[in-house]
Amino acid sequence: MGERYLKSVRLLAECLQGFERFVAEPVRRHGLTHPQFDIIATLGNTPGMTYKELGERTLITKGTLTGVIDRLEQKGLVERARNCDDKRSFLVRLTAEGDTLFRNVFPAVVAHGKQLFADYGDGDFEQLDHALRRLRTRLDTPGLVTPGGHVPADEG
Amino acid sequence: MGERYLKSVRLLAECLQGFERFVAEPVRRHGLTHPQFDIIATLGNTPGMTYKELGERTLITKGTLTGVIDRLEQKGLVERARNCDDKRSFLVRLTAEGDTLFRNVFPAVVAHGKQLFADYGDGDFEQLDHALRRLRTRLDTPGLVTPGGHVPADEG
DNA sequence: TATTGTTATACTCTATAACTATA
DNA sequence: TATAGTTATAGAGTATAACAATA
Repeated sequence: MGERYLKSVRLLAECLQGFERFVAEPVRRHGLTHPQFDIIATLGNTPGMTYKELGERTLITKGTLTGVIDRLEQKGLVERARNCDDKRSFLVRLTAEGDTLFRNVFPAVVAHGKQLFADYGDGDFEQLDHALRRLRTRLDTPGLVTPGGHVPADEG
Repeated sequence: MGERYLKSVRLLAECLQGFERFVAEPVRRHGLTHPQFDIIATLGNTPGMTYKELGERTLITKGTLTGVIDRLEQKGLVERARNCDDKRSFLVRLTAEGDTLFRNVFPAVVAHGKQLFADYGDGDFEQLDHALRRLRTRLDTPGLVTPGGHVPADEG
């Protein structure tokens, strides 16, 4: 404790948590959960993508992804299409209805969220992004020591 | 789309998501889920607090909280104590075992996370906090317009 | 052999609402 | 009447491992 960074992480958590709560309203209004919206938003304006790609972008593991996609498929918002290149995989893409939803919900969510940054100028965004980008870079860097005292690569 | 702030929010999400994944390792190693750790961390170094207080700090609703506390109680990490002032409520507090866990896990998690900010100087933290604080302030500000076009206070 | 996606399992979280006991 | 916490319900996400089809 007493570590300087904890304050920043707490702020970070409060901001994202607050933002997600703030944004959850229009999402839930359309009957979507957060992961479901994540999928819709990720598929929006694309020709579709494989489970693998979707999983990597949304950080949802494949076993879970099947369930989430199933529910979206039941709602008629996405569809699976055979991937000619690799018969093991599917392309998941928005249906016409899914695309309509995307075009309705996404701008609403964006507009809703935009208000929060009403008083941010270019400089403020730059400042924020700069600090965050460093952290993200650090997060992508392998070789950090785990609490056990060994590097992740050593582990089972 | 094309909104400037989306880039920042994406960064924000990636950072927190990445941080939580990074930190999840030591937490899970001790058999705790994220909400459970949240409770332990919140109760640490306190004489205990009520459900209401706990719920407000962790943003877990009371119905859910009962379940989370139940599981922690089954593990012998927290205990309920009658609140003399108000017989409707309990004080939830760490047991000796819970306190030991807190003292073991929390510093480990903190130390683990600290590495991410190894190259952040005072100025970097200030910059980050400054930008985040503005966003948080904005999130706490009522009266923002919802996608439906009316202010939240108008709703059911 | 490795990879893509599915299935099964078991648990946890979540929101919600009806309920109790106190206040 | 209002509040603190419980219980019941129903759904959704999660990790994990074993599995089929394909590469």
